[in-house]
Amino acid sequence: MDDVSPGDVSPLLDDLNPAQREAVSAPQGNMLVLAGAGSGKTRVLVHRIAWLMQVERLSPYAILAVTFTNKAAREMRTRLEALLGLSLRNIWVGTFHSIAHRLLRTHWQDARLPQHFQIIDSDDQLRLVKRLLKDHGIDDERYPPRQVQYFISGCKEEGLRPHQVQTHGDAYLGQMVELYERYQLTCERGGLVDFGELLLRSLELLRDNPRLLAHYRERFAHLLVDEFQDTNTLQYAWLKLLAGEQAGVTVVGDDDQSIYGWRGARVENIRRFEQEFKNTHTVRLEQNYRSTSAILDAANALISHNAGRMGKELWTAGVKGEPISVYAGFNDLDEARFIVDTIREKVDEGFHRREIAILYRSNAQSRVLEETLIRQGMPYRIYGGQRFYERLEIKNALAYLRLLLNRDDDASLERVINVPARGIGTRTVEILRERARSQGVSLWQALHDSVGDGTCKGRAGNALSAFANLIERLDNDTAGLRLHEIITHVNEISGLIDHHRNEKGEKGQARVENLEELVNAARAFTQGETPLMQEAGEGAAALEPFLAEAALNAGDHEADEFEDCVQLMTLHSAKGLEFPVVFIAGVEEGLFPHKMSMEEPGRLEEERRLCYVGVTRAMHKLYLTYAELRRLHGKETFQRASRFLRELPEELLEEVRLRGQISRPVTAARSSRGLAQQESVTAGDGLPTLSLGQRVSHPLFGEGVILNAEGQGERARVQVSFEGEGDKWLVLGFAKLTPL
DNA sequence: ACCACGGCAATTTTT
DNA sequence: TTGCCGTGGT
Repeated sequence: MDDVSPGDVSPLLDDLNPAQREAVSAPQGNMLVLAGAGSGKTRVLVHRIAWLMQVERLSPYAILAVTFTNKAAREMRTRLEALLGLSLRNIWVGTFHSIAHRLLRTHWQDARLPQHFQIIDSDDQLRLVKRLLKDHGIDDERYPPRQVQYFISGCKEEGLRPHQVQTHGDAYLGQMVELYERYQLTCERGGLVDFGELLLRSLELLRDNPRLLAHYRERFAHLLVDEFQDTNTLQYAWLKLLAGEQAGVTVVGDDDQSIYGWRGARVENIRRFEQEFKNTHTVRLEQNYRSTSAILDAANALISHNAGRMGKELWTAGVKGEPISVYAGFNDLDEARFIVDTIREKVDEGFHRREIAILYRSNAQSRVLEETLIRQGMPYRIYGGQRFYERLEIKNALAYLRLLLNRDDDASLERVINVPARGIGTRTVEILRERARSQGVSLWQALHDSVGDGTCKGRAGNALSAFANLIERLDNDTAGLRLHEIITHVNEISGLIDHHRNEKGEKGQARVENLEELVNAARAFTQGETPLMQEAGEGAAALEPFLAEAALNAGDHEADEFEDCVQLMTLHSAKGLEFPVVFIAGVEEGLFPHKMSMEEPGRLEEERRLCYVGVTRAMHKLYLTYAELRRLHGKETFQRASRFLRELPEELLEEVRLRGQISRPVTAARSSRGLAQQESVTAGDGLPTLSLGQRVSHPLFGEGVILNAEGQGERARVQVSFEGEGDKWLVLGFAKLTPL
């Protein structure tokens, strides 16, 4: 083909705004795209790739695009294919982990891994750690398994192997490092690779194999990374190593939406990128296509309270829109009732339920909301929650499957050696563990040795032999079967199905259904929509990729998407989504910002970013609600409005109350039981005894002094001078005033 | 092997 | 308040 000038591919740039165009058509080289919420980030990424292919003449083979979630990777691929109108087999689009996995699978020998290494998830990892602690008789009070796990993952994320960790003679740290070392040894022996290991191992693979590194550097002319603000130290190092001096790198991110610092994400990678990658071109996408300007103004004002930002101000060519509604419930039930009532109104106005989302800071908040939704017969769906492949029954089934592939997988063996119960008690398992440890062999080997030399005989010995025979039998039986048939067989013969069928309650039923669903998933898997399946056949060869898929892609809980449901989720899981109508519930000090994050300025800023993320999810209408009295950990707690509310410009806010109803008069004595039960109270009984000069507190305006008063009962009005807010007249029946 | 009880803590979550 | 964990009883 002849040279293509930009004019010939203008369709690619046609529907883009100037900033997007700049980002898409920038010459190859390093680029940082600061993409605000709703600014068409994915669009730019996808168009950029198309541009690189069509104008810069890069082969899809030379492009690597990295995301954080499988969902994002899928979406990117789909949209790219739609844009180009062709199917792209040999372009690498995937998560950090799936790409690392791919490298390790291809170069398992160079990576010093067994060919059939298995991926373990954090749940398996935790089990492994617990076992380790027990084996070594280490006090799990001083070394809580979670902390140990956190330590190990943390080290890996920083790229540190045990011998590289500086203990400075600290005994506690020393113990941690030793545990890390033991843990790693166990993984090596069982051919197990955890999530952090995938990344670290592939980094080492490239670092220690100059020829491999040269190969991939030559191959990938351009690397693209999405959600760059979420990268951790290891991912940054990985990217830098792979890019080398030659490749062009495009990273897209938003420092204002960095909400995963607590799990190792380093926002500062954005600045580091600008400094360490040569001649970085920075583009800001600030035009927003999602929200009304009222919502964007609120978001801008809120986030301006953070220091050290890269700087970005969202704007829209669209309408001002409705003000942001703030509702102060007198308790959490009242808050929930307000939300559900309002949703009903919105639905009557013509919104679909699925267009409405309720966001909250912590999962515990969902309960009251759910109860209210159920009571009012409003269909809803909770986003998040337990994933399919993380369910107990599924993990058990997968453990059997893993044993078929690899008898030395101790974690799996231990998981199912006595599930369903077959008379192998903790004592027996302990003996096996002891032996495995002292002789440095796997549990499977220890089992055989113990039965062989009579260490375990009688009842226990028989049970152990029976288990070993079961595994061998399953292996033999399933030879030549297709993947889903293998799983059906294993579910049946292992006794898992019966085990759950006999479980009392509806739980067992659900578990049996899940096991059946696993078979369906396997069938779908072999029918090959998943990338991992390309080469594998339908039978046992598909087992390994299927297990990897299960660990890496823990199952999207996006079922029932067709049902028209109100969407409930945490603010974290809302990132990346948008809804016409958004409620943010529990906007209270201590809850949001969460009390665990209020002390350190850095963490508080992350809370604020989380709020920013929440606000920018809303397209047309945003509601912020809070409760003055909330049941927390079984105790009624007085709550104050969140500081974030006060950081929003007042002229964008509108205080709402239920039509014509007084939700609560200002009562001096609040009997918690009474309040929780009463839906509405007529003002008059139990108004606070307020007097001129008295100090009062208002949830939104803070503290002030009563200057003046007029009227009586619920209509009574008082003039209050608030610190920093000026004088205001407030109706006693409406304003939530608390005497101090 | 299984269940019932008491003590205890209690963000956020992807891979 | 819930839910997890370890303990002790059957």
